[in-house]
Amino acid sequence: MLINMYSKCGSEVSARKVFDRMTERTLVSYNTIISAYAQKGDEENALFLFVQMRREGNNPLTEFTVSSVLCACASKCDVLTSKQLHCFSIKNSMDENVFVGTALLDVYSKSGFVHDASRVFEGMPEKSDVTWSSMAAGLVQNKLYEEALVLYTRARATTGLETDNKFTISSIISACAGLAAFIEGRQVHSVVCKTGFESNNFIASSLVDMYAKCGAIKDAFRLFQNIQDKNLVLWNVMISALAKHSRSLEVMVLFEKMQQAGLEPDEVTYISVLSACGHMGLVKEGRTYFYLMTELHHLSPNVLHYSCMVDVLSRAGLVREAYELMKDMPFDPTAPMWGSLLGSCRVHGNVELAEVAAGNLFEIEPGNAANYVMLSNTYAAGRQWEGVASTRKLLKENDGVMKKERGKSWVEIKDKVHTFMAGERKHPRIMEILLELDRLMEETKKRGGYKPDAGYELHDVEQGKKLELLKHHSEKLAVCFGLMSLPEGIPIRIMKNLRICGDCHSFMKSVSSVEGREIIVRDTNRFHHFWNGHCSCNDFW
DNA sequence: TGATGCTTTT
Repeated sequence: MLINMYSKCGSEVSARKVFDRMTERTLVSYNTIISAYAQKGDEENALFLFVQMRREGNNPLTEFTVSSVLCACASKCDVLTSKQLHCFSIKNSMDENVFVGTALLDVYSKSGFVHDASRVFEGMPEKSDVTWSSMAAGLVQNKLYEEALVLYTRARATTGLETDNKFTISSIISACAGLAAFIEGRQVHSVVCKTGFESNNFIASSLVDMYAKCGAIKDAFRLFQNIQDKNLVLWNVMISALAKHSRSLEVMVLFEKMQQAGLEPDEVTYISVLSACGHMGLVKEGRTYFYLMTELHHLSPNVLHYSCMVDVLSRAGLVREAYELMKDMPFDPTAPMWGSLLGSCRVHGNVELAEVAAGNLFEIEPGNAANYVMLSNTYAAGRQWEGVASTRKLLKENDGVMKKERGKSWVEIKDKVHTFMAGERKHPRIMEILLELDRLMEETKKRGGYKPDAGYELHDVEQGKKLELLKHHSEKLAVCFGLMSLPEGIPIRIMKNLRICGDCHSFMKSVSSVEGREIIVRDTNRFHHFWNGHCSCNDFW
C-alpha cells in the first residue's frame, strides 16, 4: 500500500525506498513496484526488477505482472521480450485476460507490428473500452486511418461499451486529420461537443490539427483561442499549423505569446518556427531563432533543425553557406537537405554545387526521377545543353529502377470522396470533367495569363504528349469537378499525394481569379490558398 | 494490497 501510495503521488524514489527496506517481499509488492516503473516509462528498472523477481523463485507469474511488464516493453518497443511473454501467456492460458491482451496489442502496434496487434485484438474473447481505444490508437499510429474509422463505427455499434471516451476520440480525430476528412472530422467534433471534452488538451490538440490539415485554418485558430489552459503540445500544434499555411507572422506572434503565457518552447516548437522561416525565405529571422534555440533555451538542434536551416539558407540563395553548414553539422546530410540545395541551385544558377547535390541524391534515392529532372533543368537554365542531354540519357538508362508514384488528388463533395488519378478516365462523369477542363484552359489562357509549361512533366516522352499528360494532372481534374459540383462561394479543397507542380500551381492561381473561387490545395509538404490570382505561399515552396 | 489506452515534428 505504501509503495502504491508513493508511486501514485509521483515519487517513485520513495516507493523504491519502501520496497528496498522490506525484509520480505510478496508477489504483490513486486507487481506494485514494477507497475510503478512501467507507468513512469522507466523500462530499465521495470525489466530489471522483473528479472530479479523471477530469480528469487517461488513467485508465480500472474496476469498482473505480465501486463505491467508488457507496458514497459511498449515504451521500449521491446518486441523480443513481448513475444516471450506472449508465448508464456498462451501456455498458461492468460492470453484471454483483457489486461494481458490489451497490453499485448499495444506493444505490437507501438513496435510497428500492427497486423499482429490486430490478430490479438480479433482473438480476444472479452474486450474492454481500453482494448478498443488501444486498437484505434494503434491503427492511427501506423497510418491505417481508414481502418481506424471502420473500427470506430464497429465499436459504436457494439452495445455495452463506453466508446466515446477521450482516448478513442482523440485517436479518431487524428485519423480524420490523416485523411484530411473534413466532413467526418466535423462529425466527430460534434460528438466532442456532446461529451463535453472540448477543453481537454489531448482532444483540443487533435481537433486543431485536424482542422488545419483539412485546410480550415480559421476553424483551427478559433478552436485554439477558446481553450483556457493550453499546454505545450497545443501551442505546438497551432504553431505548426500556421507554419504549414505560410502564416509566418502569426507563427512569430504565437511564439512570443506562448512564452508570455509561461511556457518554454521545445524542439518541436523550433522545428515549426524554423520551417516557417524557410517557407518564407526569412534568413535573418531563421538565424535568430537558431541562436535563441541553443543559447537561450539550451536545446540541442537535431537533424530536422539542421534540415530547416539548410532550407532557410539555400532558399535565400546562400547555397554556399548552406553547403558549408551541411559539412559542419554533427549529422550526415539527408536527402531533403540535398534536395533543398539542388532546388535552389537551379533557381540561383549554381551548376557546380548542383552537380554535387545531385550526385549525392542519385546515391541516396536512385529511384527518384525528380532529382534527374531538377539537375537537367539547372543545366538548361545555364544553357549548358550537353549537361541536359547527358542527364536525360542517365534518366533513360535508369528507367527500370525509377519509382514514379502516380499522382492522385481527392476532393470531398457532399458525403463522398472523389479520387482522381493522373490521366484518369474511370470517373463516371469524366466526359463532363474533360469538357470543363477544356473550357477552363481556354479561359485561363485568355484572361488569366496561364501558359502551360511542360518543363514540369517528368515523363520522358515527346513534347505534344507531355502537354497532354500535363493537362491531365490529377489536381486539374479535381478542381474541374469541384467547380462543377460545389455551389458558388464554397471553397474547393483538394488534397494531393505528391507535391504540386509548378504548372498546376500557376493554373490554380489563374483559375482562382478567372472563376472568382477560393481554392485550397494540400500537397505532401504544405498548404496553398489560391485567391484572386495569388497563392499564400507567394510562389515560394 | 497489484494491471492495459490519447494529441504535435523537415
